[in-house]
Amino acid sequence: MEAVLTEAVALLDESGQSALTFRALAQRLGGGVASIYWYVANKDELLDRAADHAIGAVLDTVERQTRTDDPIDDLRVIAVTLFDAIVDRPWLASYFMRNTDVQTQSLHLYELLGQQTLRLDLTPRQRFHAVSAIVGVVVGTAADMGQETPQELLEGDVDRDEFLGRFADTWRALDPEEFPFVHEIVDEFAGHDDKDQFLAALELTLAGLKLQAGA
Amino acid sequence: MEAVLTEAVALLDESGQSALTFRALAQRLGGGVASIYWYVANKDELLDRAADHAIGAVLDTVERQTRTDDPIDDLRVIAVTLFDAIVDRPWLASYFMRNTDVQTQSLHLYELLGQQTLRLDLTPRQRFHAVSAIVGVVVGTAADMGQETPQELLEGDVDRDEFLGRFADTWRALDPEEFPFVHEIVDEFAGHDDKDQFLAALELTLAGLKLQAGA
DNA sequence: GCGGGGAATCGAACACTGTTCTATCTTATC
DNA sequence: GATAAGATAGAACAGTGTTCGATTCCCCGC
Repeated sequence: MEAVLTEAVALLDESGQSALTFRALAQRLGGGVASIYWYVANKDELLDRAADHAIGAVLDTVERQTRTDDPIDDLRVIAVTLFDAIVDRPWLASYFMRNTDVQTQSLHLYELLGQQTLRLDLTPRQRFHAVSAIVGVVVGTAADMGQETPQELLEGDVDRDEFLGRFADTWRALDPEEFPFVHEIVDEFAGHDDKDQFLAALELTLAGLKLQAGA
Repeated sequence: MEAVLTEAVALLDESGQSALTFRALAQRLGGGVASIYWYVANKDELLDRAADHAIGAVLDTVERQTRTDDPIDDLRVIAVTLFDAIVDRPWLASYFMRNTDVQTQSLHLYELLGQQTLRLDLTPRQRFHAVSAIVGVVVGTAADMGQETPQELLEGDVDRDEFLGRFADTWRALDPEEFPFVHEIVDEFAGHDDKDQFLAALELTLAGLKLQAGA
């Protein structure tokens, strides 16, 4: 079981989501295809478990970080750590917190996130919504960024700046009257850093939360 | 081309993402499988175009709504309209704004969103980040909600409350010492409305944005 | 009227996927 | 040593996206 999961994660890390097939995994484990089905009911469960396995590392990192006296700061640290993990492993986005019956590590992370809101002056409902919002921002933006990697980038045929530049060029060719906003931000887009973009989005949510908690 | 797209969307609406196969689509169009490849290079492009086709309706709705004098209010209206569309068609989440070369409607919607930020006192970079954040919240939460529909709900074998209740029960069985937050919010979770959850998340981001714009 | 040539169509095949069936080993307990 | 459960594996099945080559359609210049 343990070996199945670690090997599955390794396969995902090396060649992406499409590389994780039962046959490839079986070959790596030096066994047959059907053996995997003894540990796991279907591919969805395999991914659920693999994702939770990977979240374990995130949880370790987060727990090792000392708690500050500001819950908002702690929320930020956890969110950023999770974000980094998803950027490294884009497949995490689709399977994080999908089935907490199986994903105990993820549930722990969710709990840890929520515990920070217990230190804020909020109603239970506000706490629930706050954590959902933060998870949404992290997973949403990370997923968006992970999928924008269209093979060419992975193989190194073309670098990121050129990839962004191609889109920027077609955007610049648009009618400025009709697309004033696109023209306003095209330069920002062309040289943008994904992490900055995420941090800005997170900061907006945290600012709103701080306001709500009356701090 | 037009027929291919409308029929593809119809198929997706009726039976979900897994029902859109080239063979099923061909049969519906009364033609052969390979004919579709004359209009579209591969399945990804088919989904890209189908998504953009569906976004067209969103764009119409949004443009018909009268602009208020508060850009934040307008941002909210657009965000909510897009959210509702994605809840209706969960497959939109994965393909929205994935390739603006092909998705002209989506680009228009993006522009419309951005134009509201032009009325706020922000730097170009802040505007870019603001729109990314809002899109992230909408797509992120909508995607999360759309995927939690695990067949049983679609077929009506079990209703939503029971589905949530099952998770709530396993959560309640957890150790309260170790999971104080989960216990704090489990009742909220059991009876929660997805739309409220989204609106709360959106409001946090908008509040942060309002603060940033100094309004 | 008549080719000619691109636009459009289609069926059959290919390589690959998740999943299941059935038969076989392995191991520990009585 | 027999029995039953834990664990493994090969072969087959149904279904997928995609490609190939041949075929039809239809319009335009001669």
